[in-house]
Amino acid sequence: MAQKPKQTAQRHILVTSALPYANGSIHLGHLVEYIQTDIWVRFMKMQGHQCTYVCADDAHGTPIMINARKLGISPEELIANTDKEHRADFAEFSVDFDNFYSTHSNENRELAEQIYLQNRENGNFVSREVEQLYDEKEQMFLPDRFVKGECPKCGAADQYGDNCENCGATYDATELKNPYSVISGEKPVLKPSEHFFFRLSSFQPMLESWTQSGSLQTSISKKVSEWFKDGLRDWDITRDAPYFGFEIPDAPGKYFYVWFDAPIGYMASFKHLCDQRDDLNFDDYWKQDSKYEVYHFIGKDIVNHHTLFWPAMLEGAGLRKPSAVFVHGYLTVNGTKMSKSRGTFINARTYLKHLNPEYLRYYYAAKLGAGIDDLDLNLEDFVQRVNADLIGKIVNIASRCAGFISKKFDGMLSADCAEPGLYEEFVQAGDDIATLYEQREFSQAIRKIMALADQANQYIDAKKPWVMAKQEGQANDVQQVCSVGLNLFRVLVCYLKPVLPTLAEQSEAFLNIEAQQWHSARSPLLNHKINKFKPLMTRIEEDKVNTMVEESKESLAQTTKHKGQPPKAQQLAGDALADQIEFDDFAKVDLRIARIVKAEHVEGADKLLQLTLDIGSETRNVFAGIKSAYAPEDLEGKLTVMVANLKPRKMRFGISEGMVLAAGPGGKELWILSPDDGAEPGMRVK
RNA sequence: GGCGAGGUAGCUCAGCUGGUUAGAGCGCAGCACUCAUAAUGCUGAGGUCGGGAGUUCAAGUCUCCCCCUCGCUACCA
Repeated sequence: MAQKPKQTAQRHILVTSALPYANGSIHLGHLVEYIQTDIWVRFMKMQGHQCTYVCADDAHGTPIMINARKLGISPEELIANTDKEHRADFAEFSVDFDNFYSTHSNENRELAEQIYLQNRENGNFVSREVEQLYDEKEQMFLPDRFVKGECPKCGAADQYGDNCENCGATYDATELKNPYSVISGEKPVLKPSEHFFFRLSSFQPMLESWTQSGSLQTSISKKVSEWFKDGLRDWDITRDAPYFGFEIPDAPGKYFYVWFDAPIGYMASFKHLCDQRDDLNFDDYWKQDSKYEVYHFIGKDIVNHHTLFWPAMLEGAGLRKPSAVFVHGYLTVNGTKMSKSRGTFINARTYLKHLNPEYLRYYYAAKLGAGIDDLDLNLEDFVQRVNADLIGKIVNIASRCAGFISKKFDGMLSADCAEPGLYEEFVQAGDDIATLYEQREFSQAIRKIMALADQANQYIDAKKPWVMAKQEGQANDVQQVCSVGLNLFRVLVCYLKPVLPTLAEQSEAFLNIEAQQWHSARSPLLNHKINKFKPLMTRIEEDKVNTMVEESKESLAQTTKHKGQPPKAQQLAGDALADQIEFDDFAKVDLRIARIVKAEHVEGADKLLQLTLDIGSETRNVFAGIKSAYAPEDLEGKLTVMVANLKPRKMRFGISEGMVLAAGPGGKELWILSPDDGAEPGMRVK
């Protein structure tokens, strides 16, 4: 539980959020992390600590190079455009970086080289020749995601070079059958190349102790310890030209892999800031024995980079390791992952067109804890919660008191506090709330603040200033009560300031006070003149949420790849129409009418039925994943449509010689196709 | 199927190392109030804490089994 906050020495803290990839837009999923980090940083700053928040666009890598080429611009132009867009989005959400930079910067180049050379000197790299697929037309080596072919295990077509989406096998790109380049379509050739490998394995003992030393949340350190069991593998940090990144020293044509220089981008962004400020010294934060604190906020998808590679790289270069890595979960919307077709894949920009960013900051805060649980943005709950808490409770306190003070007392608060006890209670609660903020238990902090807001409303209700106002001789009491109300409001806004900086700022203007620090409200404002009250925040209109969702459905916005969120989880989402094809492409698919002559359960299989299909000339054995929707006896005798020329595939229970066509989301909702009466087994569907 | 996380009032969630009649907010119903952005206050309805078994004087809280949901991964050809 909350203890007394540790005081009072000023701490020196460097904080980062994961670097957004400079190849797409910021969306609501990204914002969980930036808002979480920003709240924490703002809180620390309010406590008077030297807390510095840096971030940067992650600007390197093949996808950016290729995308720029597609757009007919240079990678530099592409990342400059993205930089502008990202900065605007963050600014409007009040994500207040002390510095937002780019990994494509001189500082980052220098630091990357320095860390590389230091590690090399310490013998932490081995050179190995690797054979990789090479696109002769494009004259480039192909990263795994840029070569496709047939899976070496199951033969599925069009699989990427790292793993098969069909059978889940992982393999080397060179094992693909009939590979082709995604860029040129050409068949790649094998070509040897010298690569440098970071000897991660030699850091295992250090990492085992560091990851169990309290730097990680317990569930994360458990997860990480699983990786140690298999032993750590060395890490290839080399990419061959052409590549958008930094060339490796003494190795012409070799580039640092984007993930090598990305985390160094944290340091580079900080370095850039230090060079402009007298009060920040780079080495104080990064030297091996630094007593200053360094924290990384990340999503659970990039835990290995931040808890294995990164601390090892730092250690190997004679630098300090992070004080802690704070991992958060993913965002779901209305209970499931963000979906384009449902309109819940919402870009930051789309949100901003319709809604006040502070609503989202508040809602996230109200649901964020220190754990790695996913956070659900329930849109109905979002509207109710924000309206009830922020407008109905908090802002209402000011709204219902301000009128009396400005109309009857010329804006002057009373000369003494009528409820010192109540006020003191509010002040005291600040310690617990502070502890919760520091522990990143924002949801608990918010709950406590709202309980105080309830007390304030109850107090006003009990005193009924509107009744007293109508009675002779009670003017003084009205002023007293409303002054207490406004003073309580001031305390509440102070506690909410890390979450709602804009509301806080407007409230400070209304109350006619300086920007509040955490302890600013320790004593009440007395004999103080306030300004005229203007609505500080308005209710969420449900229509606007609906409009935003509709707009997100229509938007064919580029999917966003980000290093702080699950690329697949966030991208898949909608079931967009596939690319247009030629008739010839269609003609390749030989669809036939088939009669299901036999359907039976497969022993040991949970989802499969084994079907025997008659297509006139022959019968086929097909495994179909429709057990959840059909009983075998319902199928026997039925006519359906099958893909007859699909390459047979070996499955766990036998060879499947084709597939039946079905539609539906799955489970019980799965429907196989059937032809109208008259069709005969073997007829071609065209 | 495997791994991970969960299943507590209509909704979103608290419930620490097991201990009196299981909590909050929202929503809902009724009443009150009318200062306030239809805001606020009071009262109330509503839960066999996923199901079952066990350990214990005592279990939402521990153990085991089962069911369901979500994520990843698979037998989704």
